[in-house]
Amino acid sequence: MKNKFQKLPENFYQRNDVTIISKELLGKFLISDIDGIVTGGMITEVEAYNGISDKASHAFGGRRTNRTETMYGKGGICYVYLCYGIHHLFNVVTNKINIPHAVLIRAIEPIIGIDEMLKRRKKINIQPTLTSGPGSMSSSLGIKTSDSGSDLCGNRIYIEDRGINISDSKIISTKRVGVDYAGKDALLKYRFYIKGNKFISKP
DNA sequence: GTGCGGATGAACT
DNA sequence: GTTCATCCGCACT
Repeated sequence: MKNKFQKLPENFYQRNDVTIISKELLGKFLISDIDGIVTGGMITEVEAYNGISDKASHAFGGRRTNRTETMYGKGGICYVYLCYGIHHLFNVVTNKINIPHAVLIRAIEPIIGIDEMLKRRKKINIQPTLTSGPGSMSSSLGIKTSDSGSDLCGNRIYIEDRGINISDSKIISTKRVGVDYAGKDALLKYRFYIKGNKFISKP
């Protein structure tokens, strides 16, 4: 049967304000279809990375390397980065080409293909740790660095609007995690999560 | 060629 | 609450 839910259109990602896009991504569904295995869930926690002026961003100061090149691509693709040699961190690239904005997806609430996600994480029961935290989340969905640059309007990794709307009063905004090195930019409230949801990396 | 730091997670006490 | 595994990519020589 045809999927009745709508993928977010390219122009959703290509707007200028990465913090607005971040907030609107809360409550949307991130879904991966890896070799026919479909897994996914509702986005519960994100962080905004505001391009070349953001010290916490890999693209700070306009730095371009092989790795960060993906962030300079068009809004609507994804940027997957390997951190600490172990963890795959999944980002949504936003804004126009050559403007390296990105939204780090930090946590989702597992909904689709839970058995498969448990298998990938070698777990028996659903716990918040299954998909809370950027490394765990990517691992559950089977996302790897080789998926970097995938088009989110495509059929492998995509984001759907399933009609859930998170009102402003349900959104907590706070400092980002793990970016203390970024000086005053570390104080920016660019982390957003859904109030009261269990699937959050840090309350 | 080489050294070092990192957008973390899990397993401990 | 704390500690530590683990390895790629960047910056520099």
